[in-house]
Amino acid sequence: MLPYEHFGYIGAMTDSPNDVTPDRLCKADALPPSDQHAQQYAAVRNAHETELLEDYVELIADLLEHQGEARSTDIAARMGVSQATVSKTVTRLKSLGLVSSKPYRSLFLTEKGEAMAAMSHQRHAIVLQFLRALGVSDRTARIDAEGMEHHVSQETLEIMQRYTREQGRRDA
Amino acid sequence: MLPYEHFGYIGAMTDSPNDVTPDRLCKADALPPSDQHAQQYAAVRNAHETELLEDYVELIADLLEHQGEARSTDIAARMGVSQATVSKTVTRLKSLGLVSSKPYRSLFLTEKGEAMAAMSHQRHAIVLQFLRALGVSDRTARIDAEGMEHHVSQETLEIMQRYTREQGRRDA
DNA sequence: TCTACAAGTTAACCTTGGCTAAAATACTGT
DNA sequence: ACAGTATTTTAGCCAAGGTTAACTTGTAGA
Ligand SMILES: [Mn+2]
Ligand SMILES: [Mn+2]
Ligand SMILES: [Mn+2]
Ligand SMILES: [Mn+2]
Repeated sequence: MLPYEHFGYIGAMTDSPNDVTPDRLCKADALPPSDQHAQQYAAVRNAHETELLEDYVELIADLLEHQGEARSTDIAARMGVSQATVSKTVTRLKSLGLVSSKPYRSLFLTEKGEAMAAMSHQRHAIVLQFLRALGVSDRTARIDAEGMEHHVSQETLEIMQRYTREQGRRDA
Repeated sequence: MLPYEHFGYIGAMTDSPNDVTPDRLCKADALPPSDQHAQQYAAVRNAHETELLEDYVELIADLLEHQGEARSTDIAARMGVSQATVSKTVTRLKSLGLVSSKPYRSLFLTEKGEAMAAMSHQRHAIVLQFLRALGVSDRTARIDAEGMEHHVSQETLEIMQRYTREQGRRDA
């Protein structure tokens, strides 16, 4: 419960409460139309349904690449979660046709699982590199990217990618 | 199930698979140390615990400000969720000391609830304005901000704020 | 070989956040 | 005043994601 507290609530952001307003229309910023507002929340709920699956297949792909196999002990350690939890989630991944394995053996990705892992990995990389290009420290960028990646649309991803590229050129 | 699919998986990002690598060290990008990796995921799980609460208090504050009262019908409509769901979540908000209300009456925020709403609102605004400053369309920026906001650390928030400010100055 | 220990699974439990259907309460117009 | 409608709550259901504890399976060393 200690290291996660850099998303500090209390005492954070109390120094500059007004310069949040670079344009004039922020005060009493009207609510969006009800149905559009509902779609925003629906998109978030939607992302939540797949986000854990994405992290799992991404991690499994990484383990397969870097250690040759993906054992559930390693997943449990890296996820910071019990082995029982991993076992149950893997059952779900299998039932969704993303992962295959024989009991008590290493995990593998199906075609579908590899496709999802590739997508997730790419998206994760784009977000992480963008944050670093912005000037965020590596440690923080990794933490933020792990959560943000699931909520970044295609449109935003492309813009992030362009920014990172141009920022790289500026450095060179 | 239609409008949320701009986080498209299939067919998305297949055009430029290689330019994700502005620096050379991306191929076989080593895994972080196990404990640090676990902390990343823990931070995300942590954010998930409060994110709905934050959205609720933020919405309640907005409704109080813009319509004078916060009825659970309105919350249900704006969240795109049933009234029963709102009722149950509100019970939880009350038990956490964030919201107060008498049965069958409008909702109000406690001191604690207002503090959380103010924080959440400010953070939400920073993320939204940052995305717009980056060049993301309003519609997409609103959707992405709704999810991203809960996963942006203090450090990143400050950098976003600076970027937005400077971007505004460049426009003027 | 067989015994210990590591790795994986299963069972039983919990909380959160959804849902529908039914019941209770409040409000409004005649 | 009260009938009818709108709002809110409650009850009962479900899936996801977490836990611990107990059991099973695999593997490596003496
Ligand atoms: Mn990821
Ligand atoms: Mn992630
Ligand atoms: Mn918000
Ligand atoms: Mn939100």
